[in-house]
Amino acid sequence: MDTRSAPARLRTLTSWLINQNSVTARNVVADRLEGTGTRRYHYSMLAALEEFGPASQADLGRRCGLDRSDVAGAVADLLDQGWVDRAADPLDRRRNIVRLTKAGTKQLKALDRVIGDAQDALLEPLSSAERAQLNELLTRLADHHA
Amino acid sequence: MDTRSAPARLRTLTSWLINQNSVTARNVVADRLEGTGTRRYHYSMLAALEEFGPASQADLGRRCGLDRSDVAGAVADLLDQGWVDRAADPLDRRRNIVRLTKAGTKQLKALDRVIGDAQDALLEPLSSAERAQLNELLTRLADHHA
DNA sequence: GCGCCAACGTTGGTTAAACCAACGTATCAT
DNA sequence: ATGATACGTTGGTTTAACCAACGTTGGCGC
Repeated sequence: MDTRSAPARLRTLTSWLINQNSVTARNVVADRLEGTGTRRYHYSMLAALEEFGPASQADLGRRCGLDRSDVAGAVADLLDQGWVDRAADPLDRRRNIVRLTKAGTKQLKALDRVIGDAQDALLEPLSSAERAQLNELLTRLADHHA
Repeated sequence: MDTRSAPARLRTLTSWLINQNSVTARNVVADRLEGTGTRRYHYSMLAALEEFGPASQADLGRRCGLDRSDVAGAVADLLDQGWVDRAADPLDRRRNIVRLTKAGTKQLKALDRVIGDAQDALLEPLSSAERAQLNELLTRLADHHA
């Protein structure tokens, strides 16, 4: 679509602008993830595991903002690919402990590059100062509505 | 979710921040539209009709970034509510000309207030200068990917 | 110990947005 | 004239976000 021909009422509406950019951000990222065997939420979970270490599925969900039920499916995908392993928590048998494998760590590093490229494509028209500014404003908003 | 406990890899990712804020923006707007008989895309279409005058469904779709098929359903909704009327274009009988009614104009004005309130709620933590800045950056991005 | 509530993982959904394919009708270009 | 294109419509698919219910397990009051 040509967003420049949209009504001014929409073009000046922050919620609309955010939604438009959300669609393109998702497309840009999804395009580059194509063929990697991962989706956005897989990357989120691998990142959480790398940063915080082994975690239960419920914790993973809380960290990444995903529903428990969606985490269950995503973990199954990651198991299939061999990027995580899973074991019952001996201290709490309700929990599954999900842990990054060597292959998972390697995959995460590869994905970091892919996702980084996507950011560059998305943010191409902005200077690095402007990118920082945009990130700061969006972070403030996200934290406020957390 | 508490976005503050998300992995730093995600928290510093513009595409992730945009998506997070997109979810809250949609929720904030949808909450306030609840009970008005309209959804976001209805507002977009009413706005386009008010700004550019009567238009074909295909034009409406292009203006608002909606698929032809989705416009068809949305126009039916607006007809039901009496906010638009529709007639065959005498100059091109493939086209339906959709036109805002008096009631539609009134509804649009009411929605302007509702949507405005939603923006205030969404942007609460930002000063008006920061809001302008955010809008400017997002507009540049949206135009670039148009 | 027993009973109750809460958390966990899982299954099987729903909703909304974005999108696509195909059809019949009408228009345009050449 | 005829082939390509545009229009509106129907009937889908896909993805993200979310919800309800279930059996299992753990924590806690009593």
